[in-house]
Parts: sequence; structure tokens; C-alpha cells
Amino acid sequence: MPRAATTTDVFNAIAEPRRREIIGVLGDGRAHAVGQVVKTLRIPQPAVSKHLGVLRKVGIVSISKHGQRRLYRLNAEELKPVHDWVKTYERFWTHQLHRIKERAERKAIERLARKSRLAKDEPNN
Amino acid sequence: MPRAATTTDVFNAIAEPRRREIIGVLGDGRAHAVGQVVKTLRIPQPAVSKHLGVLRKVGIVSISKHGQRRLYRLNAEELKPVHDWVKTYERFWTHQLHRIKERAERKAIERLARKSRLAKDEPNN
DNA sequence: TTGACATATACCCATATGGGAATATATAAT
DNA sequence: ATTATATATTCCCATATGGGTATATGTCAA
Repeated sequence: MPRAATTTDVFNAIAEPRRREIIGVLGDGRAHAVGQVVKTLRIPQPAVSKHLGVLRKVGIVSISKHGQRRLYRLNAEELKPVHDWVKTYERFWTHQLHRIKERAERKAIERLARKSRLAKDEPNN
Repeated sequence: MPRAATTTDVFNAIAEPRRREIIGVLGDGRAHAVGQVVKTLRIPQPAVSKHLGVLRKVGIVSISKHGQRRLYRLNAEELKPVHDWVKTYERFWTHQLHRIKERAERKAIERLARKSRLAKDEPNN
């Protein structure tokens, strides 16, 4: 099986650095025309259109026509799942003290666990 | 050019749902043997080993040998870049009021911008 | 109508992928 | 030494990719 499509979910969509850059440009909350993004990021127009297409399929951006331009607007709420997911691990890098404490606890638990888990009467597989 | 390798950076590594699940299992901060992850997630062992390999190359997990097992431990700090990046957009979904206010401002600004930007003397491309 | 501008699409291509199955490697147990 | 256990590695394969270039589509201007 190949890798999941970039349009599968937000996680896949934002894996592309250039797509994150584009999101960054749209990050001011305003609508931007494709040409603006092209000029700002200096990425070939077809590439920008394609990336915006991916972001659109996932729902991260939405279009509106204005004359011959297509204005893309960020739908930042779609990024919330990523935020929620990674937030779970926030505690690991905030609060030095808390981290050190956790590390100590972890090790203590492991010392005990190892003794019982590695005993021959409790195989792992 | 093909898609960037999954081992390129954290964003690519966590694009895989199963890798996120594995991270979830290791999320208790303790070290887990491959077999434990296999049993918990019911994913074929070779798959687990491969995914752990990816996570390891990116630095999200680290190994330690204990007998015939390899114990994998989460290096959650490596997820911080993702957190930092997505945190930038947090304001878009927190605080209903703030969001509504922003939306209003945005629209007002756009109304003005459109008038001048779309005027023929200011082309976009 | 004709031409300029803005954006999207269609092709072509090299490449990394994740899954499955089989097998290799390493360590422990008997 | 032989066997069992735990994990990694190797192959094979179908497929989505992102870049580049060229072109189609759509809209405005003269």
C-alpha cells in the first residue's frame, strides 16, 4: 500500500513544508489571491495552485471568486485536530521541574517493572 | 520530485496514523518492547518495527536493549516543533467572541481592500 | 474580436511509500 | 547443540507524490 494521500487528512496535508508556508501566508486571516502567494513565496504558480488544491480538499482553505482571481481564505479551525493531538504531549517539554520529576518516576517504575516483566514466567510475545 | 521521506522531519513522520497510535502507546513515558506495542495495537510485528524505525530516525523515540527485547521510549520533546507551529493558529478556534470579532474585522478590511486591490491600476500578477 | 492576465489542468517522471510474506539475526532456554 | 522467542531486514508491488513544462480555461481590457 502506498502512503496515504495528502488529501486524506490534515496531518498528511501539512506534512509538506511548502503547504505550511502557504498556510503561513494565509495566516493573517485575510483572503489572498493565488498570485499574491506566488509573489510572496516565489513558488511557481502551478505548484501553488496544486498545493492550494490539496489544502482545499482537506478543508484547510476555501475559495471565493472575484473577477479573474480566486481568493483563498484560511480555515484555521481545521488545524485544531493537530493541536489537540500534540497538546497531549505538551507536558513533556513544559516545566523543567515537572519534566525532571516525571523522568525520575518513570525510571523508578521501570526498575520495578523490569524485575517482574523480564522474569521468565512473564514472556512478552 | 517524490514526496519527502517520512524520515525527513517530524511533520512527515506523524502523518502516518499508525505512527501516531504507536506514539500514543509510548505516551505514558515508559519504555515499551516491540511486542507490547504489537499486542496493544494489533499491528503485524514487521510493520511496528518499521514504523518505530521511522520514528527513531526522526528522533521521536530512542532504543535500549534489554535481553532480547528492544525497549522504545518516547522522546516527546521532538514533537514541540509541531506544537509550536500549530499554536500560531490557536487563536482561530479559542474564544468564540474573539473569533467573531476577528471575523468581522477581516470582512471590513477586505471590503476596503477589494475596492483598491481590484482596481485596474493594481494588478495582481 | 483580439489580446493580456490569472489560474487551473494535464502530462511526464523519479522516487518513497506501507503492507505482506518470508527470512535473517540475536538472545534466551532446555 | 537445539529450540523457542523477540525483533529487524529483505523483497515485491501498487500507488500517490511534487516538480517542471506546456497548455487549457476563464475573465477582463481595448
